[in-house]
Amino acid sequence: MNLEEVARRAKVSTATVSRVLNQVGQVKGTTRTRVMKAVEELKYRPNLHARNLAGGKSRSIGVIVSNIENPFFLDIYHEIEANARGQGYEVIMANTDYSSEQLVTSIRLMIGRRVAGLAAIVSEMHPELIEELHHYQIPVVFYDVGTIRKNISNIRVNYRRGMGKLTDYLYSLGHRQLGFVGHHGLLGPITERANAVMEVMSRYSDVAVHTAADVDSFAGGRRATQELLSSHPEVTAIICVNDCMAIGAMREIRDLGLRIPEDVSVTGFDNVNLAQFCYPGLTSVHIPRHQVAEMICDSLIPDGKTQMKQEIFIDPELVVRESSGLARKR
Amino acid sequence: MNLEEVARRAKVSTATVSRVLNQVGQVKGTTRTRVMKAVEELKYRPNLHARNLAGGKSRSIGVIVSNIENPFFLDIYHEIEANARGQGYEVIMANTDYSSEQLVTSIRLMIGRRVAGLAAIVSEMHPELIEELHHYQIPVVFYDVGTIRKNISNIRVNYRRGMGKLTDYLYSLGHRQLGFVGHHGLLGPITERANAVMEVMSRYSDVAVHTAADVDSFAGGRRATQELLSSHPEVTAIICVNDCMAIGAMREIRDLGLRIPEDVSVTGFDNVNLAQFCYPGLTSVHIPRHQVAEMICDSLIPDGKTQMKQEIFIDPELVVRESSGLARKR
DNA sequence: TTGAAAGCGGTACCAG
DNA sequence: CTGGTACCGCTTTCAA
Repeated sequence: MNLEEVARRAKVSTATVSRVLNQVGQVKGTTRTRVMKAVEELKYRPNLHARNLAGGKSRSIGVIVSNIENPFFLDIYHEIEANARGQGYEVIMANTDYSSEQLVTSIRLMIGRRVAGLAAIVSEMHPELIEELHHYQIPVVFYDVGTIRKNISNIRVNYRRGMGKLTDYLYSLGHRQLGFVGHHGLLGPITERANAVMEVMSRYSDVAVHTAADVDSFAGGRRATQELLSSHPEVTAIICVNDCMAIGAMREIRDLGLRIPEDVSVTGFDNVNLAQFCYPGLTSVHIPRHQVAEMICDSLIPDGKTQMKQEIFIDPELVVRESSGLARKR
Repeated sequence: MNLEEVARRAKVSTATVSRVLNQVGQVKGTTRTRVMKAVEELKYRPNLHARNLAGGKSRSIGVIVSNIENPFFLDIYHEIEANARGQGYEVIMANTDYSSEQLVTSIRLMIGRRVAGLAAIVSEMHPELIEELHHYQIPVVFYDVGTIRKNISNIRVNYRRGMGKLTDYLYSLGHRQLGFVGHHGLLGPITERANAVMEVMSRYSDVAVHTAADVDSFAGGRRATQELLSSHPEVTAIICVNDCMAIGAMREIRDLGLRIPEDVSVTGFDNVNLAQFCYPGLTSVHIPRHQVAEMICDSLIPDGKTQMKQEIFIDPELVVRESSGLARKR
């Protein structure tokens, strides 16, 4: 069932069928209906590979995330999908599970598909991969990875500010023994977020920060917290690198028989949808996902208007909920 | 940058380059390395559209889910992805957001891509779409939708048994005034799960069930619960159609100043990963996701072995956690 | 072991 | 308004 069969049945040429299907050029009404009828009867569905090959362009954008189980990535993906669909583009998602090899595979896959643009919401990016994308003239937007080059836009969250707001807030509540729960975002645990916390905390001379890290998941957050609290029971507040880890942290704290926030305060980052539904509600830092998705789509989908803003900074807002409170007395 | 350029640079024909890249046929060692070198230098990445078109087959399977924000769908998707990758297939995901039109669009997209197989984890499926899939000889696996035909496998959860275990358990705890929180799974709120509950509950003459429904999300679960409890404050246990709605229900109950499970018990369904991390831990019914994904991949990916089991039933297990307890006294 | 060439299923330009 | 046809980039016989 291909164009030719449809053409034969409608007694026209393949060119005409193509015109009808793509709604381009002028086609007589009666011919059009004849073609439509044949399409209908044959249940003809164009082969998208052939279409892409012949057409050259791709009307689909790729989104690569490092961990789709983390609600934040999902939220972002979802927003991008909605936005892109509105502009007639479809979204192809790939998940790397924080694996370098998977990242390479996924990027090659996107290049192989000749996507119109690529959003990389991942925690690392080898220069050679960037080179490769650039070589294929694929517009790219990075979130959280720090590389600026031609054809590449960047969306950066001002972690310093975000973490700053968070730590100032905790400090004002009397917390002096802090814990930081991070995750192995590949290539060593030193992520931008962790750096930001450390940097911010160094402002206070009477504060101590103890850290622990595990994989980016509920279970990982739980394990890291267990490790942290067993070696540093004096900690009164735990700052988690993201909401996902924080959920796991809260579970562990309760299992230890401690109360939140009376005994230990917990904070997240990203302010995912779930943060307001868990119990207690999670104090977090809001990243405007809708806006992020919009920026991504704007710089990836050519529409004559705004395009390729080189770099965008996001200044995240603190959202206080019930998971944080006054530091407990010694 | 196409095959021809690589061929020219390596001073061979495109056929030879193709052989090297696909590791088929016999190629002399020196020729092979020459080709590889050219590929490397040119950063050549084959156009997958052309490859699929020429090759005919597709090595990718499609997964359509109705709501990717529901952790259950995500878990399933993730499992399928892992399994498929292991067999050299890639997974293409599409999300319908419970929209009929999106479902049609997504299926057409999958057909257009000529996927090797399709898994539909959705709540509805028009006969004409099934016809269409069948017409294109695409193997299909349905989860939760009840249609049996050639080329179509079915994975069905025995809701009657699952809900039966749940209700028997609640009954034994003294609950007589029950609430059921469902969601509009399109085409009217009468889903298979809801039917199962009603049917099971009708066994007890001294039990009353009140229902409410909203969209499938945390927020939806919350709204439905609000509606339910305001009109039926006598309810002592709320059975939610899935864990996602249950999380929302728990949030609403606490906001009303009620305790879980002392004042109201809550149960979910699916036993998603999150169920053990929320607070209190959610009593649920476990669906073996790993097994489901395995079945899906087995019947979609041809490997000579098992194939196209027509229908599979899953008998889900009750998982009791802290969100359920004895019914409160009047 | 290698090359030439015929498709795969469309699109789009050029005539008519 | 419609048809013929040259590609798009790759795979796969068939010969050499």
